[in-house]
Amino acid sequence: MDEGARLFKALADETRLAILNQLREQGEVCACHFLACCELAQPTVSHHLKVLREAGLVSAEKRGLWVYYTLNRGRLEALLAWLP
Amino acid sequence: MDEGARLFKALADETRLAILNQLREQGEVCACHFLACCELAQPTVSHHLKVLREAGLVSAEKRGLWVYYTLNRGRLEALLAWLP
DNA sequence: GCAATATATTGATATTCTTCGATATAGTGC
DNA sequence: GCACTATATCGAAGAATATCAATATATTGC
Repeated sequence: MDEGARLFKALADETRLAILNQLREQGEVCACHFLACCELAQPTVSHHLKVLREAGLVSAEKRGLWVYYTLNRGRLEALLAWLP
Repeated sequence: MDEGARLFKALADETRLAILNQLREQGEVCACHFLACCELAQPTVSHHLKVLREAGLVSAEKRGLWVYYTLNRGRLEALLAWLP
């Protein structure tokens, strides 16, 4: 599939946009935090985080039991190039 | 639904991105042109154009039998504000 | 090793989206 | 009016997606 469409698909969801906005505001955020704020079941949040990872929009780092996510700002900027 | 998600949903399709890119390059384009270039059935193209219209990304003007589409650049710029 | 916890994966279901055939609407030219 | 053309809408089928319960995996602390 087209790379641009793939990126926009990853952004085309309220939950994922909320996750990205939290990452932009707070820098590094534990996965457990999204579970608390999104009011969705844990597998659902995990699914959305996976979509964002596979789109290259976020990075994950495991520390102990927790996984910390950060925004890939470079990838977001690359997205500007795909804007029509 | 969230306004940002709605906009990104409109962009999250290869065909619609192709349509928007043609509009950016060529300015004003007749609907019949997209039918020729997209290799999709006419109702499908019409559907995609409707999605873009409802997202405010394009404008349509009917002249005679033909409908001419133009890109709403202001709306695209507004989209930058929704980028995380 | 075992219990407890955080996250990921699997599998199923419900919803949404893309696509197209058939049909409707609107405009042109006779 | 009628035939013809361009576009839009309707309705249905198939594909893709979001969601969650159940389960698996990985890590900590005992």
